[in-house]
Amino acid sequence: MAGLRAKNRIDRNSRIVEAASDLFRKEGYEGARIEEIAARAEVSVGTIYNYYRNKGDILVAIVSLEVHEVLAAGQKIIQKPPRNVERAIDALLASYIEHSLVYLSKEMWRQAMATSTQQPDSPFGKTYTALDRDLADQTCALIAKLQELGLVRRDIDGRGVGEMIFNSMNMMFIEFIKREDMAMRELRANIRRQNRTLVKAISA
Amino acid sequence: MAGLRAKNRIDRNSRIVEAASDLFRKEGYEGARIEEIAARAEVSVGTIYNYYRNKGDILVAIVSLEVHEVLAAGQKIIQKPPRNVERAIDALLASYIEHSLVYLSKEMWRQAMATSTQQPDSPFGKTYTALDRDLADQTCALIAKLQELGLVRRDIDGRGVGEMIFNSMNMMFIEFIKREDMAMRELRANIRRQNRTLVKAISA
DNA sequence: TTCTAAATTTGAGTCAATTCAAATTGTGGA
DNA sequence: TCCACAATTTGAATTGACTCAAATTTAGAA
Repeated sequence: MAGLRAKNRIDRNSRIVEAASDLFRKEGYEGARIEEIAARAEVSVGTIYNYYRNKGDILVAIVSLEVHEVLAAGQKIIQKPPRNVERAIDALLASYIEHSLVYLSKEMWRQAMATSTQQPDSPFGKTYTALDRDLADQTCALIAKLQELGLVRRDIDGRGVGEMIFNSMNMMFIEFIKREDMAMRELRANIRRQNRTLVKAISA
Repeated sequence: MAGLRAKNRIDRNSRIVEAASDLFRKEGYEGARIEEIAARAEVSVGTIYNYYRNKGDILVAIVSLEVHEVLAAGQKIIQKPPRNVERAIDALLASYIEHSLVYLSKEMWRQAMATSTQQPDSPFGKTYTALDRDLADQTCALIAKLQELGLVRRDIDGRGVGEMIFNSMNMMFIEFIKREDMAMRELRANIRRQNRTLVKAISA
């Protein structure tokens, strides 16, 4: 039996994540009590703290799962981007946004973002930061791809432009999750509008 | 005596803010206990909760004071901006950044930002969001001013560009406060680099 | 198989934020 | 001036996240 200890660990961890997921969705983040999560996961409270530094960390772990899917979806778009700069960028950012609310509510995003800024050095705070970096890199990769395809000028700083596009989208996404009444359509329109001038400037 | 009640309120509130300010700075946000803040402010714990929804709200109120100063400093730059697009924008953003750490530590910023995303609807959460909006508006105002001065092309969407510049700076500022080891110099260089392409594109 | 030590789990106890019913204080009218 | 009522303050009690010393479980050596 190569590693009962390791097996148990994986097992317990997934039970914790599952229980927390359910409760966060059902009761909201604040409403979900650690004791209840522990009871559902059939572990003790102490064990949860053995796996996660604190409550926020559990949430950030769940968000990470979602972001991994977002990254995978983005990869497909980069492989075959629309043959038009504006539409290519819009397609990638739209894919990010559409995927972001599949499993997570706005409230869960708010809490996760809050935790990751509050505790940037906790294990999952780092994970979150790294994922953000990956997403930014992916945006840059799209710009590079469009340069290869001859759709974007080669004499511009693709990295700088990619980061700027990603950063401003990210900020607008934060505004979006802060406002419970803001629709996805509105967010997407704002993003397109904000990018327009830059997109025009970099188009070949 | 036109309003002893109103007078007391102002009095108590400023004692609370002062006490909290001191303690946040001395003990850090987590380290400052509400009981201690109450004791120093010579009010009871309950009164603090009468004035602020929770601990984070107190901090956000303090941060708001600082942001008001940042706005005032920005106003001066808009009145007499450097006669060069890149330097004008750099001057404004630099002023934001320089002023931001005068009274507040990175830790305080982290906590304040976390609280304001966590509770966008609490009174001070709203205040914070409004201030962010004001700062963005100010950046847009600079672009408009530069258009008036004939330094920026008139055929671009000044509002869209201004928001984009502000948003991406804001995101980089968040990265900056998350990383205790990141220097202001580095932040400013990143911002300049990221803005370069856009600045070139909008220059008249 | 048996035993020891290291790794892991456990949950009662601690700690600090937050609440809320009772007590106090300010206001405006008689 | 005095009173009744509304606004505000108070702090003991509640709540729930988090800790840590004792108990349990696993690894692997003999």
